[in-house]
Amino acid sequence: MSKEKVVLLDGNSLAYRAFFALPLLTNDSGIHTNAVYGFTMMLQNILSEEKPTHILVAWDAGKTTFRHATFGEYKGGRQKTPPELSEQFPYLRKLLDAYEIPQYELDQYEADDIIGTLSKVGEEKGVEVVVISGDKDLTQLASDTTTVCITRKGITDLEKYTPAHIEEKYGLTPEKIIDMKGLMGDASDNIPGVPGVGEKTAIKLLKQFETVEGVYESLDAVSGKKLKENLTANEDQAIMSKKLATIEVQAPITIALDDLSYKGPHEEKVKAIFEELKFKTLLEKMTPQSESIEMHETIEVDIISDGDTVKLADEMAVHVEMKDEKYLSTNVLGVSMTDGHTISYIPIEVLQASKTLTAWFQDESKKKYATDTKATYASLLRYGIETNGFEFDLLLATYIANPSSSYTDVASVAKEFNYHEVESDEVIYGKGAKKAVPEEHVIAEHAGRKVKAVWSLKPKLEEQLRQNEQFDLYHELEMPLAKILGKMESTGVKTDLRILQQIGVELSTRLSELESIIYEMAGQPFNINSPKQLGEILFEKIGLTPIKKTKTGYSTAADVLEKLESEHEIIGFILTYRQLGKLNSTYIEGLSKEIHEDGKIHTRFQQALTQTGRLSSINPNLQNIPIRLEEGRKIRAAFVPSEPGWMMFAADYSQIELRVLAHISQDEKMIAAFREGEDIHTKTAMDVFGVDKDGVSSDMRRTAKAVNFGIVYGISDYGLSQSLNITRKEAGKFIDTYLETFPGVKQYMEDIVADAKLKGYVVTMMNRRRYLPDITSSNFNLRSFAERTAMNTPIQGTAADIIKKAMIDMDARLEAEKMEARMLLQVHDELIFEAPEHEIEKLKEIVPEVMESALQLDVPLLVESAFGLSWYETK
DNA sequence: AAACTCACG
DNA sequence: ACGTACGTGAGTTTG
Repeated sequence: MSKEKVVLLDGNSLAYRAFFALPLLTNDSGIHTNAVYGFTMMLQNILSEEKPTHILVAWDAGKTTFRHATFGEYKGGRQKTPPELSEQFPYLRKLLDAYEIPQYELDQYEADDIIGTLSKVGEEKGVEVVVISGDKDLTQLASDTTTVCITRKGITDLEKYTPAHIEEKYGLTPEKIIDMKGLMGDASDNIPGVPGVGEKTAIKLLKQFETVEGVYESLDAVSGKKLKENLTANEDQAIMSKKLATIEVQAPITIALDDLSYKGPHEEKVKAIFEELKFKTLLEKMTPQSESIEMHETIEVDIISDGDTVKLADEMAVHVEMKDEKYLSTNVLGVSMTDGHTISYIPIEVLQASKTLTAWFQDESKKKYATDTKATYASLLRYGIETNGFEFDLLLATYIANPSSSYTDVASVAKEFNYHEVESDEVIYGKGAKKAVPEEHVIAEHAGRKVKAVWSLKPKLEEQLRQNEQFDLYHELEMPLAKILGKMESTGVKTDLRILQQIGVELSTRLSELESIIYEMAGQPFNINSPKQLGEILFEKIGLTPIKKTKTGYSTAADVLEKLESEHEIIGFILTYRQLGKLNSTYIEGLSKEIHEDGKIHTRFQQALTQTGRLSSINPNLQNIPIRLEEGRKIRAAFVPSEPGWMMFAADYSQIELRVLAHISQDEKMIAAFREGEDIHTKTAMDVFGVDKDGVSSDMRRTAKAVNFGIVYGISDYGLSQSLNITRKEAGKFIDTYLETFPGVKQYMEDIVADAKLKGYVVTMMNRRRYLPDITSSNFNLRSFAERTAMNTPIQGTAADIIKKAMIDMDARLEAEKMEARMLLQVHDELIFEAPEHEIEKLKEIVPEVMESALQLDVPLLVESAFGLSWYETK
């Protein structure tokens, strides 16, 4: 008990203090943040200085307290809380929740009384208590066990009031502070006291007479005529003032010290709030990755020189150690393994040379607990080592448990689960230019700590996944997919550099022609790629009317320029220049750099990144190769089969998201439309505009299509008005009509938002979760965004679930059919393959079949496929 | 490093 | 009244 330390904070007082101490800061979203920022600084300071085992933030309850019964004007005349501060209280509460610091308020009582009562409890138990406030009244609570800290100027500077310090400062004992207040009053609380008595006089009187009552018992002995008069005339007021200043130490609180135990912040949540409020410096401080974490336990890692001596078990945690995350090109340093007892580190050459080890890795029945299945599989494959039998994946387990968890390395995840025995990669390898591979024993220990972490975190994560009914999603969908994606990445896509270069030459020629024309029209050369310079030319020199502004100046985005196209002929040239410039830099130059020695591009699919369950593609991104405009689409001609006599084959789901919506919402009309195999946008136009098929104009279909998109995104009238270039009112009308036409959809939208508010998260059909903390935010923007996300995520996420399932089924089917065809890419709703020409007929049959039956919905899934000599030709 | 722009589903 | 469509990655300019 004696080791415990309780810190009690006066929430309102500290918030006020922070608010007035700092200038009125506003972040990008227009929220004032100075009080939250200051409070956070204080809090961090207190946590690191005091290292409390228990902590509480007490809040004032409401407008009236029991003190108002005594004195109606208590705290009267005080200025209303500035709205700029009021709006920050919800964030403070959220912040404290994220720190997992308990908060408490009690009707009719002030924070002081809660703190007073708890400090007395602490005193009785002999526990060390630290009280923190900006209000000197609290100093009356100081005792041998209770220290009261009052903010001095600034925000982190605290003055510590112990009984000794109070004695030194006032010559009084702490409990006399009340008497002092009784006599001198307190302007800020509107406590009257005795006129003419200030701090000096009050102290003098109390030194002589001990208490307020003592003063009145011996009034005659008081020196000074005027003082005596004032005292006499204000006796009742003095007694009342003392009462008002007295902190209640027996408030009927319903919490106990045990409820205040503090285990540290929930780092992820704190980070999320810092991000939300744009606390950049605090965010950076949160990841003190360049600072070495204190390792509590020493571990022993055997560095293996003969692979056949490693003690192998049927289940082991394994980790492939590399100096960065680019496992498709970076060399493997070594592999660490543990069976829960001994830890080994095997340099890659040793692993490669050991038949025993490579056989163990290949053996499906030897279960591997990996930090990252896909990286393990693909990296070892580069050394000719095949890995099978993955049974646990730290990265995927963490991601499925919460897709917003940012997995940077093993240490970051481990920390989330209160496991601190592993260093961050940045500490070991450094960052930026200083990045380097340290000595082998350092790597061995680092990699060893990682497998140890995996071993001990596995039960916790699996338990959580089971509890949330997500184990199947994780174990039967994401885990098998990881290996398949590893295979796809390793296979890569053959890219014809000559085709890229040929397009590049054409582009360069046209770009320099456009450049001359634009300079000519502008009357001067300038950097067309600089929005700043372009804005100056268009809106100042030429004098066009700016339509939209950005944070830093005029917007020159394509949709803005398109509206100006008829105003000046330069606009058209600029738009073309931009379009071709993008193609040249991102796709010609960018992709050319990514072609490996094998003539292929090996993208990496991020499987644990998106908030919805989709994959993403990096280094390079092969999920955004141009298609919409013909000039860009030609880039696809560079993606070709890797073997002579082979072809490219592509298959995509038609309208998968709307089909998912029809199924989830159970909207009868929409289900019927899909069952009848109608063109959904035309059908929507028929229903919304009340015309028959022949009555649907192309404009009506275009509108219906935009509304359908809007519905999937979580509709808003503003968004639709932007995409259709119509007024918000008109857009709103379309939405209303649409929702009347599809009442099931309307119901779904309402239900999903309500459900998200209730539970705090939404799920996909396969139980993928996305937490939406902002859905209850008082900030309109944040809340609206969360609401749209709630509507969109189950749709986009279920579509992602479906194609992932299709990929697993497809991989199995190709294997079962003993086909040579290889799956190469996934682009959200399509799969791209390469195959020998003689297998194309078979693919045309089985790919749609497998994809369409990946998941049974109440509407059919439809897949369209095509093939050709390049990706360009698969249309 | 952040802002802006634009490529994809 | 608020101000945005949902989900990504990458290149260029600029402070």
